[in-house]
Amino acid sequence: MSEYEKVCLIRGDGGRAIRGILDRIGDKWTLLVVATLHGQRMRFTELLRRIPGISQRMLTLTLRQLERDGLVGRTVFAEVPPRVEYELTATGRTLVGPAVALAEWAVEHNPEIERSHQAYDSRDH
Amino acid sequence: MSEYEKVCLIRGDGGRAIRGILDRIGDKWTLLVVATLHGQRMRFTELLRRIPGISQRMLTLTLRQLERDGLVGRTVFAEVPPRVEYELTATGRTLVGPAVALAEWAVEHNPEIERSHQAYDSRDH
DNA sequence: CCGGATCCCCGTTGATACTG
DNA sequence: CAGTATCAACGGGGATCCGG
Repeated sequence: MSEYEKVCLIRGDGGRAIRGILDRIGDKWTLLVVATLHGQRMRFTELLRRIPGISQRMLTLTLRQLERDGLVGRTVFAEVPPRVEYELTATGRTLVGPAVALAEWAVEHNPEIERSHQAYDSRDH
Repeated sequence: MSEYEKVCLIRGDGGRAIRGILDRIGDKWTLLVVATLHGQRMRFTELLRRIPGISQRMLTLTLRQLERDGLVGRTVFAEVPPRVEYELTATGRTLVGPAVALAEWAVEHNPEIERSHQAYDSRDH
């Protein structure tokens, strides 16, 4: 596929494709949950501890969304007290690659972006 | 770099890296503007036409942000009527790759995600 | 332990009107 | 043509309390 055709993937259908994925992962916590779940199943409270700043409510909502999308599996153990474990599905694991690519881009270009900010803000507007 | 270390890029610093990039491109219009600008400089009104649904205000805000980030260049021609052209910078062009990777993921997995939605919604909750 | 339900704040977006 | 100014609507997300 040519570079041009690939870019059309973003613009295709009035941007509905890219909007879909951004609605899915562009929020505050989804990618952090996916990354935290990468390589190890984990229970609710442990996710809560490992993701600094997230609230119970937002963790619940994020996990529900991911479960509905089929990216995260949820297992309930019939015990007292209750135990629930989460893990990435096969599909969920395929998301890690593109997400990491984006994070690498961010880390690599952050310095020049910050320099650009300083240059921009010191000009008059 | 190992897969584990890459995932740490996402989680690193309490997720500040990934939060930064998502704040930058996770909004409604930024990636669409970048994709539309890919391969061709363009003036304001043409962008407005090519991106269905965007308002003058949001296009302006999005372009300003991208300019401040150093991802888009802005050229003003001293003419009457005024003419302003926008184009991706070298840095801006490097963003296209990871963005396209994400769009490809979205297009490829959309069918199964929709199936997952139907399965999830038909179960009781 | 794992959530569901509620209330509320505030940032983002959009519509509209105006200007150099 | 290429914006700016202003106002209103909307929804994400946090705090808190309650329940199985």
